[in-house]
Amino acid sequence: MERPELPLAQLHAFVVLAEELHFGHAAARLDIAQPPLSQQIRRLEDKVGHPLFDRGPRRVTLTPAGRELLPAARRALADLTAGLAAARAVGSGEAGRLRIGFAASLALTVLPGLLRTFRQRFPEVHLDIHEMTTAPQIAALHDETIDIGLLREPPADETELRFETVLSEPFVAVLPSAHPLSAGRTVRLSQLADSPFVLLPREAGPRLHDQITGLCAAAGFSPRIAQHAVEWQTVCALVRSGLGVSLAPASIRHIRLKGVAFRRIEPGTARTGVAVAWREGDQNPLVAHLLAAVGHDPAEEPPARRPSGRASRCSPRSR
Amino acid sequence: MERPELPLAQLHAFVVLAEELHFGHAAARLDIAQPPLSQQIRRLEDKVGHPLFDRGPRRVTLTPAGRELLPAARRALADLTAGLAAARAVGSGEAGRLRIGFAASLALTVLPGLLRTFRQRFPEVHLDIHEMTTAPQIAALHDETIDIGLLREPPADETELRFETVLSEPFVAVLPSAHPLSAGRTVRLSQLADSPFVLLPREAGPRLHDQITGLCAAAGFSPRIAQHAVEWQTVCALVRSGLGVSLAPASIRHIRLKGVAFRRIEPGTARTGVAVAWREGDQNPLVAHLLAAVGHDPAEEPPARRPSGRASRCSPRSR
DNA sequence: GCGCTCCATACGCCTAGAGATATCAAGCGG
DNA sequence: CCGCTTGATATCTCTAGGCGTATGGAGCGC
Repeated sequence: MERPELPLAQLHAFVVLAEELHFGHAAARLDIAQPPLSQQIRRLEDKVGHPLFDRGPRRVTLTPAGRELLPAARRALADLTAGLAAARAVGSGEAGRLRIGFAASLALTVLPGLLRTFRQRFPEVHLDIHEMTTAPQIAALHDETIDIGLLREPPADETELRFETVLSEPFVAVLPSAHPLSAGRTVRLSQLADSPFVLLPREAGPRLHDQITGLCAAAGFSPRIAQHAVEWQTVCALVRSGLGVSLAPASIRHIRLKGVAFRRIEPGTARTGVAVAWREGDQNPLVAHLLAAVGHDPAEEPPARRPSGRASRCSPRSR
Repeated sequence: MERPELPLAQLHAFVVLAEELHFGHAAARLDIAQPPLSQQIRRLEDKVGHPLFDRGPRRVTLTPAGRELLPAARRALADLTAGLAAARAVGSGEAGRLRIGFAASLALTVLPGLLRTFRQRFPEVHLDIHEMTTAPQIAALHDETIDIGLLREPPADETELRFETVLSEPFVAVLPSAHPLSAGRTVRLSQLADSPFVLLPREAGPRLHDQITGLCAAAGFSPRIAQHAVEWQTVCALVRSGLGVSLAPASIRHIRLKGVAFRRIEPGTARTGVAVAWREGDQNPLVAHLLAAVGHDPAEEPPARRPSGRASRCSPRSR
């Protein structure tokens, strides 16, 4: 990439003069006096090495060399204005791309509303949404494959990630409709002690898995896991087919599946949380925007990175 | 067309740094010290209003805004370097477009050699050649439809055009093979006094036409014109079919047509000239190049236009 | 010939910005 | 904890270039 030593001011003057073909008018459009314009053009011609205009007695004309340079100058100016505008839009978070990972169970609850409000506020922003369970989201956040995670029960030992709970919900028992316990409105956990369980594998989301087994332990038993499935949809289907019962966050009630009943757990104190996750100190303004959209106040955030002086330079830099 | 206030030096620094992602290396490539590079980038970021790079502790990365600006900056620089090179090539006459008008009778004589040598010397130059008779060439030169004319016997009263004879040739009589005069090797003009003539119309080329009728007058007769035709090809065809005889420049011998004979004129003093024509003071260097190719020495030319000071600015301007 | 239009030239002023050197600060590895 | 690497800051210098006003000079119309 070479560097042509052509000040943009001169190119601008050149383009305007090429349109006006009249030094006086062009100077007026450029809001300068006429002699400076003559100088601009002359300097440009000196740099090019050849005249760009024929100064006829009564009219100014482009030379062939000028005609050759004109489209390039136009394109360059247009590219730069457009690029500058785009960069500013992206920099201010009015445009760009945000990659979001989300747990499948949220596709029917928090996700749609979030997308809707965000799109309304930032129509120029492209949202890439990827369904993934908790553990892959953590990994994807670390290697910057996604910028935002929507997940359940994040691990507590993450130092470079931050989490904010956006929703807390109770657990429900997932039973086949034919199951005797589905007759009542609620189920005591201990009543499931002898039933086989269908659960997500622990690797998909260790914290949630541990929470479920912990609940069972509190109720005095250790769940016998008959089958693993990586999606709640599948869990419900397996429950319906009689493979076992399950414990799940209440929002999976949105999975309407004939032959499956959801029953509140007794006691109802145990709750599971849905959190947004992001990289601590992520400079991408879209991350902040999305956090704001889910109700997180960015002011609670410490500056994290670059605390020395110019931590936040998005607004006009102070010296 | 707006003017983005982005000095090209900064954009260049930006592009190089975006490629190197390392201030030291980028500065080395730009052949400056590292601190000035930091300043360039900073100034650019100030103008954009947002950071373009994330200065990580061990690595430099483009921000989304920087990624947005980068292609625009690249394109602008590439456009300008290319446009500048093209403008210089055109300005110096190494490239561009030259529009040439030529008389049909020259397509077989001077034109091919001229095109060949010119193309060899200036392969980047595109030649537009248009067949036209003398009068249209004069008109086309005036309204700048063509830059160069190749014509016969230009009018003498042209002030804004200049001519240079490149070829002088005698006249020949054009006769049907069956004509009694085609038996001899030469023909005296007076022998054609009673024959009907086929000629080009006077409007196509007044001087040549007048020259021919003048020759006849000198031989003691006024030619009886039986038929006009706008091309020599057609003239020959009409002569062959017995409509009449004709007088033509010798180079139409190249038109090989059975049944037509060409005979030298007695006395052979009368000659007709082929000339190049161009606009006086035409700045297009290709015109000068072509004139040189046909043997015209540009030094014989007075500066013509812009005699005040900077008449020839193609070389570095003197102040 | 006179004045008008239009572009070029001549000066003078002033600022942005590009460059260098010297120094500081943060992160990382031994 | 020290030292290396890497980028930021501070300060100074210098000049290209941008602008203005004043003036010159060529062509054209009346």
